[in-house]
Amino acid sequence: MKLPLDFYQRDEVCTIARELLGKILVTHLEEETCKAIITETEAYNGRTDKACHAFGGLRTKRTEVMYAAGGVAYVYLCYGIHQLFNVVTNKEGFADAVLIRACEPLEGVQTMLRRRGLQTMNKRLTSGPGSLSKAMGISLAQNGANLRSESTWIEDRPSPPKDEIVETTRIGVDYAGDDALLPWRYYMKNNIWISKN
DNA sequence: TAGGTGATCTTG
DNA sequence: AAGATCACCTAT
Repeated sequence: MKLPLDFYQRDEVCTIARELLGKILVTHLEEETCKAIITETEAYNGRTDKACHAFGGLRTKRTEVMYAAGGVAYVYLCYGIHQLFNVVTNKEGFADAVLIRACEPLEGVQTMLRRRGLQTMNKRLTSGPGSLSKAMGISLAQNGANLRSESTWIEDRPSPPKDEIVETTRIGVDYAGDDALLPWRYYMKNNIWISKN
């Protein structure tokens, strides 16, 4: 079952980030189907969190999609190379999002290998936000895409129990001062498909 | 551990 | 109009 809109539209971005672990990201792009278990996420809160692109209500062309009602994709270009996939959450006007940082391939591995230019499957295939997007075929073209469409969605699955989730600080947000210390990164304990331990 | 890469945002 | 910055990845 595709995750329903009310899953995304809650006001608890950290809860949503935790609950997205274990669920299955599915893309049907370029005539290829790929599925992968979400293993690592980070929460970003537009109102309180200096690490969020939309901090303090900042509204620009880039951040605009974060203000949409939850259940759409926010994809942006990082370091001129990487296309990072986020899930927009909360109600319209509240710019929260969850960055999907790593996943474990389930289906469409040949397609992922081809897209990544790799010969053999190892954790580098889909561990790390830029790698994952590339493997799954997600690009800037998916910015604003509805996550209940036929091309991109997330299948509901049980989330891991709390004692199988590691909570720690987010990656690459040193510029955010105190907020860099928030434990808003979540990953599945004992899973090798993690960007960095 | 450093360099590539380009959109975005801020400053002047 | 220009320059700094950036939620990263790869290879030495």
